[in-house]
Amino acid sequence: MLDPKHLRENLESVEQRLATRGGAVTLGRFRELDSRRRELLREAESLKALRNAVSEEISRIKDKSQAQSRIAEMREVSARIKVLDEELRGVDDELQAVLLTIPNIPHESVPVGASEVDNREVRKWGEAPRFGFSPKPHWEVGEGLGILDFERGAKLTGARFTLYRGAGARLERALINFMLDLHTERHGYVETLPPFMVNRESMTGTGQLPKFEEDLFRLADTDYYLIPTAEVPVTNIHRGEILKGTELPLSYTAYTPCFRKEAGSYGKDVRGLIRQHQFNKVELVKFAHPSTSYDELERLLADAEEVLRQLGLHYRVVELCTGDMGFSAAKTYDIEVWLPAQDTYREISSCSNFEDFQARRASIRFREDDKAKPEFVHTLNGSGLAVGRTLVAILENYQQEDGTVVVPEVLRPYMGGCTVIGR
RNA sequence: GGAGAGAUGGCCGAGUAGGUCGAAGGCGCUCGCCUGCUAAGCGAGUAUACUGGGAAACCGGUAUCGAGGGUUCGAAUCCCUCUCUCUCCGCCA
Repeated sequence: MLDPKHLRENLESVEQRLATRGGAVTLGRFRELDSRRRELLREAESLKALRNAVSEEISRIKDKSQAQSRIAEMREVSARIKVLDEELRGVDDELQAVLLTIPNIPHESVPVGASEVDNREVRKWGEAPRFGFSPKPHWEVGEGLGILDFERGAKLTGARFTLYRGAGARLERALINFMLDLHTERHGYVETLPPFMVNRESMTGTGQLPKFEEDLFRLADTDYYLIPTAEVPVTNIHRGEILKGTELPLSYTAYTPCFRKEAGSYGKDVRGLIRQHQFNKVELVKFAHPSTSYDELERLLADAEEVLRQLGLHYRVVELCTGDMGFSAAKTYDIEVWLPAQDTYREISSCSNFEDFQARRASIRFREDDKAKPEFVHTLNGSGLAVGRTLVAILENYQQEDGTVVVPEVLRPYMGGCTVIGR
């Protein structure tokens, strides 16, 4: 959510900057509601001030029969207040609804562009492996080794669900443990294991609701939703809290499964593990001081990149343009891993600074020192990494001509010493 | 799932025959005094949001005693609904 005061005072310039995201954003409705709200507020509050004063007067009168005329007067004032308060509530609700659907303002460093073709490549690391044969896509490698079973996944649940078996299941688990250990032991994150379902307030706090309900799985008999990313529960850990300035930045990591409807992606990535309704992810989340949040973004990005470096997987980092960024983000880097069978890079992590956009929605603040007024923190998060897609990258990049897959060295301790996955 | 108890400021904790309660008291914290140092002691201060005025310091108004609604001139106090916590029973990994 944007700061209503800032919005009020900079309506045109905000409108222009939001327009760079593509899609029309008109803030006229905001202006109407905002000024109506303040009108109503002024009138209702001055009547309440009157009522409070007179009520106090009445309380001092011993003989209540002497107060009858004042009481009658106040009865009418109260009735008027009730009408004003009702209208105010309606205006407030609509204003809130409008504010919740306005996306974040892109940071000034973000390249302006319409779609992913305008994203800017920041750097590349490593090299694409060379094969003396034609590399197979991961679904063929995985099925060939009997470690990925797409048909049974579909039987158990439906399309976009997969059954992992044997070394496949073990490899997924090894990746989760490897990532968590790296981030907690080397990068200083606190490990958390949050609920995989959250309530509406949490989804609103990070920006999934109210605008993106159709992307979420919702439980039929409660107001609980399956999390689409650990960002939601972990960022909401401090919802409604005032943190100490000295304890910032707070860095958390969490492994969770993620559940997404992937509505609107029909026909996209229908084969293999790339786009599933349920997938595993290790997430990195930071609560940062506003003055250093962009430094923290670079660090968080480096922490996510380190996973791929240790695994020896070639990747590149791109800076998303205004038109390709998510609703809540002020700036986003994507890490894209090389997939040889598709001859392309695929997103494996998305690292963003949300500035105070989520913090304002979720009311996450800090105090510079004991005397200072609370300010909103900046929240950041990034995948560190998407586990299923990392497994995809390993199967494709480490495959051998005989269909076996070499286990990257850093994972071997997590795989019981296994060096090659064979049949 | 059944029965009962509770939810007050950073924390603890008063306050229920409605009015002088944004709320006693204590702890903590901040500043000052005192003190050879520390402790103790003394004094003052110590919520948040919205809103009006002001360049600002700041001053005023309104709201907030789990959340929402109701009764009333007036509600932390009365009524209703919901949420959460705790205890006991049942069930269960």
